[in-house]
Amino acid sequence: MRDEALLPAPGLRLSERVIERIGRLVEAGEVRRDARFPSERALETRWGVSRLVIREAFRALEVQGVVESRPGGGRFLRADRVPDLARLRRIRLETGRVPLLRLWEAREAVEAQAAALAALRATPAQRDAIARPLRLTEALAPEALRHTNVNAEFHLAIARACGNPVLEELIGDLISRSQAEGFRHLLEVEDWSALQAGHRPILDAIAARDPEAARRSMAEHFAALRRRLDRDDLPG
Amino acid sequence: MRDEALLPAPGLRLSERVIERIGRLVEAGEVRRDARFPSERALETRWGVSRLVIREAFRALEVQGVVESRPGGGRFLRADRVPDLARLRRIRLETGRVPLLRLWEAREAVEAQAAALAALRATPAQRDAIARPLRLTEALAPEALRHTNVNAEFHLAIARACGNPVLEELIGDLISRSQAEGFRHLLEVEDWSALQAGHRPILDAIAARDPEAARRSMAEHFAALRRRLDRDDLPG
DNA sequence: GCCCTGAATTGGGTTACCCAGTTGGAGCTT
DNA sequence: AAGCTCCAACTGGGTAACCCAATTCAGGGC
Repeated sequence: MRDEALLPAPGLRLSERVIERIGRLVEAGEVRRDARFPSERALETRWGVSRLVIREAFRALEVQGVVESRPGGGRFLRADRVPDLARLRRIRLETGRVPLLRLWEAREAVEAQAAALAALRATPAQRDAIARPLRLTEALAPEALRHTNVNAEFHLAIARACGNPVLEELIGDLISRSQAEGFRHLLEVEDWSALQAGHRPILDAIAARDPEAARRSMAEHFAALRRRLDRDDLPG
Repeated sequence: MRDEALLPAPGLRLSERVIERIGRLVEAGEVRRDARFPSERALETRWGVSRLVIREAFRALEVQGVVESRPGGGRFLRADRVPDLARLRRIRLETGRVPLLRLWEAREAVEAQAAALAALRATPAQRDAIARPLRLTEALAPEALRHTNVNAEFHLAIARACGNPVLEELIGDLISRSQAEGFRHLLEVEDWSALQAGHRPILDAIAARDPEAARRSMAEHFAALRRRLDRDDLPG
């Protein structure tokens, strides 16, 4: 049962090599979905590394939603496979900052779909949640808007109303990455009023339960923003 | 400089509370993008927790691409904000398994966009990389296909050719999640031949540099698959 | 000004230890 | 035989004191 010892490798932390080992544990069928992993102590002696390393590895998998830890209970597999986090780390480091335009291409695709589905599936309460930030938007001065996040709230409300947790998760991620890239600062005041004007037809289409109109108006919303950004220099 | 001491909170590990603290460090402007964090030892005494906890927190942020650790060098911020990983963990645990249909709604949106962009931007080499799995697909018997991953290869090649690292990352993630949900087993043999038939128009549209045709044919590809799945019982 | 050196510092990792929940079985009751 | 209680063993969470190799960076010599 004792595998070959784990030795440090160049450029790879021990905890990352442990993640690989955990992946093999799963591939070999030794641990299946919703089953319990061997304890920290057991893996410690089996792989010849300290508990700290084991714990760091599982912690990383935990934030990925792959593993659930229950103090006193044990650790459980919550997926069917274990992602290669070391590879993911390398990719993210190489990629570096993502140009806003690329983020928006992704948002356009995913949010147009969400708008269409929201038109079909939104409950009355969700419809209201979409309308609320828009009412705020139209009441405030464009300059004031810049410092709020009602814009993000509008998009998030649609994401929540589309009835698809995957799309909801993706949109939330993309929005926070857009904000991280600081798109707020790229737009002029007149752009912000154009922004709010673009929200109205989306809401109307969702209220009318017209999925294709919702899809079109969301896509047009992003296309308009893209045209505005195209004036400026855009890397990538 | 010494903040209030960090005490355990119900349902929240210490390392998650440290992640919050790190987030505040960034919000307060004490650490900016590409700047160095205080050392493990410094934060240990400042927040009154052990190094292990500090390290687990940073490790979690590292796999998210938010932080880079350099042994001997220090830790560096690689984003403009720190995500709330504890919230993310709760969401993923609540969501649980995602119905295949929901994954495909997301894939349809994001891959149709990728196909359109690939039609515009793919290099000759990338075009070839898209054609290769298709040639294999058409040479093999449908039954044999079931046990290969040429299907996934075709979709990944398009993702890589779209010139957008964000879309590429999203598609890779969604595909592996689809495979984790075991969609291989849901389809009958005749479905697999229909699958490969659906790939051909996509490739043709990309080869013809026709973005809208590429988008349409990719969307139709997923719509056809969805119709096939609709026959069976589908949760959610 | 330039390069070299060496001590201080930094993250990576180990070991030994303590704590509070969870688990599961032994042994009792019904 | 089925169900109960209770306790010992186990599990993850966390601390403390170490050691190591790599990176930094201030000073000194040229």
